Amino acid sequence: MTTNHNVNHNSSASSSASQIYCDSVRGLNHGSSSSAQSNAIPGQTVASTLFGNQGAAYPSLWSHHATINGHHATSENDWHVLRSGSDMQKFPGHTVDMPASSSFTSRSSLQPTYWQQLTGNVASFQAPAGSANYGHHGYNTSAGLVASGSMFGSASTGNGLWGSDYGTSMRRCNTSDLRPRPYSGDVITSLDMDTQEEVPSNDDLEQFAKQFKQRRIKLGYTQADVGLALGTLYGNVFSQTTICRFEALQLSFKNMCKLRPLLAKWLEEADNINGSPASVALQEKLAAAGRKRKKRTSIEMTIKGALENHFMRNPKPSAPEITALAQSLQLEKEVVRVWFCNRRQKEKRMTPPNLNSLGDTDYQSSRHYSNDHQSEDENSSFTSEDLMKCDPPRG
DNA sequence: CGTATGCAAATAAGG
DNA sequence: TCCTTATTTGCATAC
Repeated sequence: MTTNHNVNHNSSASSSASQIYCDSVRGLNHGSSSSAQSNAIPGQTVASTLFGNQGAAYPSLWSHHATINGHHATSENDWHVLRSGSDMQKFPGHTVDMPASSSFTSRSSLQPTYWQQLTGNVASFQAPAGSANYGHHGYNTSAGLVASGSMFGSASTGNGLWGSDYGTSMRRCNTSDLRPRPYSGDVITSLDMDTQEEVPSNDDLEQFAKQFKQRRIKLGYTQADVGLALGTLYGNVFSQTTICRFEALQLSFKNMCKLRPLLAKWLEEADNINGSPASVALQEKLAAAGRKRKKRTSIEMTIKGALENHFMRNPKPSAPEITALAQSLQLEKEVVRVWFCNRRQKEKRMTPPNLNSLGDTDYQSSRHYSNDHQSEDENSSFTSEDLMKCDPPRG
């Protein structure tokens, strides 16, 4: 079998235990997957590369909308592009003059402080509609356990627990009040959050993250430990990746704000637990809560191919169609549905980045499938020139 | 082994 | 109930 999808076909939450979310069966579909698109970019226009990924608008989180050479930079890749020099290589003709030093280090580059400076060349920020409102949905980033139900409460899809995890404990750290970093014209209209005063600042977050990491290491915990521990404390498990990103400030501002209190509390918890294994009982109890986010399904390459084929024929299959497809592929219907949704999103982002043209995007008009690597010649529609130019976030 | 990342599932919020 | 858009996470795997 090749398989490894993690198939968590659990139907719902009823029985939680059996699901074996195959955690990583790795070794199976390795290689191929990633390589397909990662390297590439040769042929594709920069734009496609830029928007080839799913699109998330990190900058918006920071109350900014960046535009790269006329394109709205939205996907994570966009940011990657703007990040380190290595990534820059993806854009042959472009060079980002970012300070070798700090500059754009991955997601941390999302810090408004940095983007602020991109305004000139690379990106042009524009205070988003409700600037104060990080993201359009506006979460409650303030302290506290964060909006109950909203973030983790599996709303639509699965409403049950997707598994359970355990964790460990940790110590504490201190926090400072944080608040978002206003920009020049940033109008903090109405932070839907408690209050602006509670909004941490970038510096505060940075400070906290730094201390957190230091503490964590000192206590001998790994990022994975922390992630699991959060599960025991809140029933929301986080991956090593997330913790890693938190520490590295590679999450969106809003996200950082959301996680901060959890991590802070965890540290506190660990404090009293620290050393006394007794509290383990308590942890297990908490762990019972189980995870709320469905485990990520790993779709096999072959299956992906099948999905792609269907997508080419019909990018928007009907429910029954999805059901059938799901069954034939041995996947949950929901997984298939989501796959198409995500695929459509991707398609949109991949739309010809031709700057000159308008931004119409119906994938209907453009060619559907586009295997990642397509052309090689790359006529990047982007003009490198003014493409990006960043200044060091300032030391 | 613990961490850092690329690509992309899963979710949230409004239609 | 499902779609779209914007984001949050996290497999898998490279350091």
